[in-house]
Amino acid sequence: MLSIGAVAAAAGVTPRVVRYYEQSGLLASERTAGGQRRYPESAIERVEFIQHLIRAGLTTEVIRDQLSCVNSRVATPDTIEKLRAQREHIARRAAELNSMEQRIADLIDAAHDSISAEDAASAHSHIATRARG
Amino acid sequence: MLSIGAVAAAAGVTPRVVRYYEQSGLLASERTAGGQRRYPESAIERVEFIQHLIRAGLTTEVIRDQLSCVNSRVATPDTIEKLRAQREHIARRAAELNSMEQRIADLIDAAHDSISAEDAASAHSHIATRARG
DNA sequence: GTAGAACATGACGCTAGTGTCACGGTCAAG
DNA sequence: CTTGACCGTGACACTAGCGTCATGTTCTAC
Repeated sequence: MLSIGAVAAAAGVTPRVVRYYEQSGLLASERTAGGQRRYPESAIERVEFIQHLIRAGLTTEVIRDQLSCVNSRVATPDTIEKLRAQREHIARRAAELNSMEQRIADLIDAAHDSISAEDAASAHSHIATRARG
Repeated sequence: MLSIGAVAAAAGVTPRVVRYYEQSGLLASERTAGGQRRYPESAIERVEFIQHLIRAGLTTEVIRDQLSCVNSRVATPDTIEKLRAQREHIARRAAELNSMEQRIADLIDAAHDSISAEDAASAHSHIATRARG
């Protein structure tokens, strides 16, 4: 059994985040006699999964519903419909991000050009240097 | 020149949000003699762009730097490096989203199977019905 | 059994955003 | 020149998803 610090470190978050997830009903924990949280290994992946979903723009409330279905291994048609909606939501976000990436790539190109125009030799070498990093 | 209400409506936000962006230094406006904000058509796209960047996980502070560079049409190597970092950030988010979409798709399939196993005939027809919606 | 790291709980702050209220000024139509 | 919709500033409250601090308890290793 893992401590909250171990789970948090492995998942790349702070203990605060793990407690917040528990408080939000996304994550359960056992307790020691002294009241400290203990988790199975699987909690690490679960925290990472939740993080991804949150970054995808889903709220903890929405995630709670989905995870409870995954936990209980019981899915109603309603749940499936929700999952489907979330999938669309995520797909839209992904499309937005791809478009943003393209726009930023264009900005980089434009900036690159403007620098080349201003100060071709030195700036260009700067860019070349940083482009590898 | 557009009023704040026109820009907000076209960008799918409230005037409050537009003012908030101006207050955050993300958006400039001209003023009428009476002090009301007037915007060029391009402000609509700009507000949408800012919205996308915020949803991509960038802070207003970070966005402000980038946009100021875009505005002034002057880019330092440092700015380019930041843009590049942001692009990577966004690309990572996009990759996460794609992975999430796949996982949710798997959940949908799994849920579909579990329902089929539980109550093949009726539940299956439910899913088929909703799948078209 | 004691030091000190880690943990528990609770509270407050932050950002991005929404809503709302106040109170007054502006703009465009008539 | 009035009417009414819209806009201005400012303020306050609330949300999610955390960071951070305060204060006290538990765990672990020596």
